[in-house]
Parts: sequence; C-alpha cells; structure tokens
Amino acid sequence: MTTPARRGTIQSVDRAARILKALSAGTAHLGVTELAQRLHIAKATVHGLLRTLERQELVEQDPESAKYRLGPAMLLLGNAYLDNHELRSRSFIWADSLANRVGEAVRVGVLHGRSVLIVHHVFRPDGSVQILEVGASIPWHACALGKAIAAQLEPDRRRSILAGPMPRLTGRTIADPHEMSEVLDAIGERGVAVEDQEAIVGEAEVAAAIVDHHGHPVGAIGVAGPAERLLAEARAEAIALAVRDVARGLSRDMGARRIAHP
Amino acid sequence: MTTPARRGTIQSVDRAARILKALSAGTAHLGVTELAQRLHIAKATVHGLLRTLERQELVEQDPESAKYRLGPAMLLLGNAYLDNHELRSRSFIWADSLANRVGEAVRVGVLHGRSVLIVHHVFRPDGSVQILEVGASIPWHACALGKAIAAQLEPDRRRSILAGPMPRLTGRTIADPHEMSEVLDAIGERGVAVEDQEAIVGEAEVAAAIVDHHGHPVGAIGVAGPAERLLAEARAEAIALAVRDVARGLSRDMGARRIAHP
DNA sequence: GTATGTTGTTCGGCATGGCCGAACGCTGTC
DNA sequence: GACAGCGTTCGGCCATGCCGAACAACATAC
Repeated sequence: MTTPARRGTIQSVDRAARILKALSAGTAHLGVTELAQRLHIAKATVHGLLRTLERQELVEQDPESAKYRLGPAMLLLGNAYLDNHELRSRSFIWADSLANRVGEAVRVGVLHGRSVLIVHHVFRPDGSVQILEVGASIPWHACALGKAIAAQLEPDRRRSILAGPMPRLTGRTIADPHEMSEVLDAIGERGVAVEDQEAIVGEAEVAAAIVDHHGHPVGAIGVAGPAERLLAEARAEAIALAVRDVARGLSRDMGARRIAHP
Repeated sequence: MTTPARRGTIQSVDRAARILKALSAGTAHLGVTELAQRLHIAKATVHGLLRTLERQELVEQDPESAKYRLGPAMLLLGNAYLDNHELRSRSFIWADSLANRVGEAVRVGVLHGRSVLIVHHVFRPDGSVQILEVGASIPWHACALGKAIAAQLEPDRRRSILAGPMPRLTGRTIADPHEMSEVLDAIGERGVAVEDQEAIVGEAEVAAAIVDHHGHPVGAIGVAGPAERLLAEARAEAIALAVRDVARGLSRDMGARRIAHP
C-alpha cells in the first residue's frame, strides 16, 4: 500500500473522492490509466470506482475519447450545498442592503482549507456587465475576506494557516508570515480588513468577519471594487463603518438561536 | 441485503453517493440514524461512510446539532463541472449575441434524467435585477429547452422519457404522453420548441436543440421571458429564427472537431 | 430528582466484497 | 503488419468494509 489511508476511513470511498478531485483539477479530461498512476491505484480498481460513480452520474465518459469527466449530478450537489448554507441564506438581505448603501459589489465567503470560497455575490448596482463569482476560490492571504476570518481564528488554527505557503499574486501581496501576523492583529483590533491590490492590480476589498455566539468565525462579508474608488480618502471610513455594521448584524443573526456563553 | 446493488458496482462508493444525494435532497440537515433507516444501511456503516466523506470535506457536521450536511468541497466540484463543460464554454459567445439580438434572457441547458439542468444563463440586457439560474433543474416537459432536446432523442430514449410521470405545473402544462408525442413531432419538423406558461404562469420560452455530428442532442439554447412580450405576433417569428440560427451555429461549433458520419 | 427515550459514536469478529495482476479487444501509429 | 497505447474484463486471494451490540452524551418525561 502506497498511501496507508488514515485509520477509520473507508478506502474505496476515500479513493473515489480523490478521483473526483483529480477530475476537478485537471482542465482536460482524464483517462483510466492516467488517474491510476497519478493516484497510485491499480488501473482495474480505478475503473471499478469510475463505473460506480458513472452509474450515479457523478462522472461521465466522453463517448468519443473514452475519457472521464465530472457528471451533471455534481452540479446539483454543489447547488444543494449553497441552498442549505445557513450563512449564505441569511446574508442575502444584508448583502443587498450593503451593496445599495455603498454602491459597490458585495461578496460573502467562508474559509475552506487555505482559500476563501465565495458563497454569495451581489453585483455592483450600476448596470454594468459583471461575472458571477459564486463558487470561486481565492487564496486567503490575498483577499480581505480571508484576512478578516483569519484574524478571528483561535491561536492554533491561526498559527497553522500562517505556516503554509503564501504565494505572491501581485507586488503588494503580503507573503511574509510575520508581517501578516501583525496585520491580522491590527485587523482584530479594528474589526475591519482591507486588501489593496494584493490579488489583482487595481482591485481592492474591505471586509469584516462574521462570528457565531462563541466568537468563532463562520465567514466574512465585504465590499469589492476598484482600489482608487474604494479606498479614496473621502469614502474609506464610511465603507469600513458600513461593512462592520453589517457584519455585526449578520453575526447577531447567525447566533440568535442560542444564548451566548460567557 | 435490501437493495442488491447492481453487479459490478462498488457497494461502499454507491452508498456514499446515495448519502450525498440524500443530503442534497433534504432541506434540513440529516442525522446518522435518519440516513441509516432511509437508505436501509446499518447505522454504524453510515457513520463510517460519513466520516470518510467528512475527511474529504464533501460533507460537514454541524457542531451544534451533530447532524450532517454537504461540505464546501462539493461546491468546488460543482463549479469544476461547469468549467469543464464543453457546450457551456462554447455557448458563451452565442448566448451573448442572441441575448443582445432579441433583448431577452438566454438559457442553455442539458438533459439530466427527467430534468433539464441549466448550465449557462445570460440576463436580459436591461438593467433589471434577475436571479441567476445556473444549476437549476427544470422538469423537461415543462420547458422549451427540454422539449427541444426530447424531440431529437433516438426513438428508444424518447419513448422512455415519455413513459415517465409528467406532473402538471400550471394549467397549460402538457401532461398527456400522446399529446406530447405529437408536439415533439411538430418541434422536430419546425426545429424550434415553444413553451407558453407551462412551467410558470406568465413566462414563456423559445428554444432549439444543439446536436453533435451524429445528430444526437447534447443540449439546447433558448430565449426566456414574459409570454406576452415573447410570443407577440410581431416578434414570435423573428425570435424563432434567431434561436434556430444560433442553435445551428453552436451545433456546427460542437461537431467541428470530427467529420460528420453519413 | 430519576427513568427512559433519543442521539452519535466505538468496538471486534465474521465473511463478504473490493483489490490487483494478468489477459483481452480495440484503436491508432509508425 | 507489428507495435504501443488505451479502456475493459476476469478470477481468485485476503484485506477490508460490514453489522450487531454496547457505549456515552444529551434531551425529555414524569
């Protein structure tokens, strides 16, 4: 056995999940042989797993090339994740009001591994053409959403997330763990995170964490747009205030079902 | 064994997939016990499967209620399905031009079971607020996309899809298999399917199938909007022509890589 | 307060069911 | 026409997933 598959996990299911992720990563469709050697599993075994996944329409086989790709049932499951997402559904009204208040696009995200997953996105309220970012995955260290969440993490998780790689996306990306640690402290005190062209040149974001009744972060909400417009002297403070207000309201909303513990 | 699990399938993976689908169906989160009796699997077995899926972040457990729901990795996989979708990516430019030409919303869908999955959606080009329908699933018999695809199916599949249930969604939904069969014949001849308030009162759609080089349908593209505006005497024919043109172009686009077989 | 019903979780042994090596049919290429 | 690559099938060994039963934690009932 090459990968000893952590105790307590069901080997075949674990392998099936790894197949799905491999198919999701590669842009081109993958064949049985390529999957087998990439995951270090016998070819026949991969075939059996794929056939089972195919019956469930989680993967499908291209009739032309006989190679495999993700299937339509995957889209339904991904959509179901969003539909059942409590933070997402609660954020609808808050995000709408925030977008109208500041006249910019609003994004809501959760931390997933070392990335922020966008679960809700409200377009800037002018009529311009914009692409929907729901489902997108952004490195945590290069967006305000991610930094806002990280600043609220308990010390162990914060240390572990700071330990990992922080690739430079633009000249302004914060890539040094010590610098980032200080930035997170400042964000924690101020209650608002700012990202200034750290992911895409010209784009900025102002965000605040959403916490549950224990104070644990469950996600973040933020305003995104052109840096020059978002961070202009005159508007910066007003936007930060609006974002923090909305994040507080949403946090209260999320924790409302249980009484806070001391 | 209650469900003998078709020969050749891997039992545990099949069960894991059924768990995921059960979680996606139920709006509320499900517990181990409920899943076990719903799927007729031993409780301990369900627990093992869930733990494996949880390690892969395909499901997550609510810390409060200890119940399970779909996990964030699911969203990434669903998104990856869209990214790898050939029809979808090729349809972008066609759908845009169609939306601008007719001034209405455009949808692209594929057949999945007895439903049409929306894989691309262009908003009506006025500035109004519209909800994004990508990922939505619509009964095939109640939308023009579905009828356009069904009309191009080979006889066996067409018969089997006509055999299933066709629930009435509005007073105008076609619920009778014989009537639908004649409607499909007419659509096949004309090359365009029309749906007039058969899914939602007031809403209509005009669509045409997209076929590969064998003539097999791979999906459909259509224009959707208010019935009175879409089906007005003056515009109906023009819209039908535009839709058919675009569908033809897309079909050529999709089949371009291989030479047509006689 | 105890009693009783849940829930999710753990354990260990039986035998089932998944795994792998090898062989097959097929499609393209040199 | 031999070859190399692919996806697929087969059969037998034994690892591994399955299940019944016991467990702990919680909620409820009285």
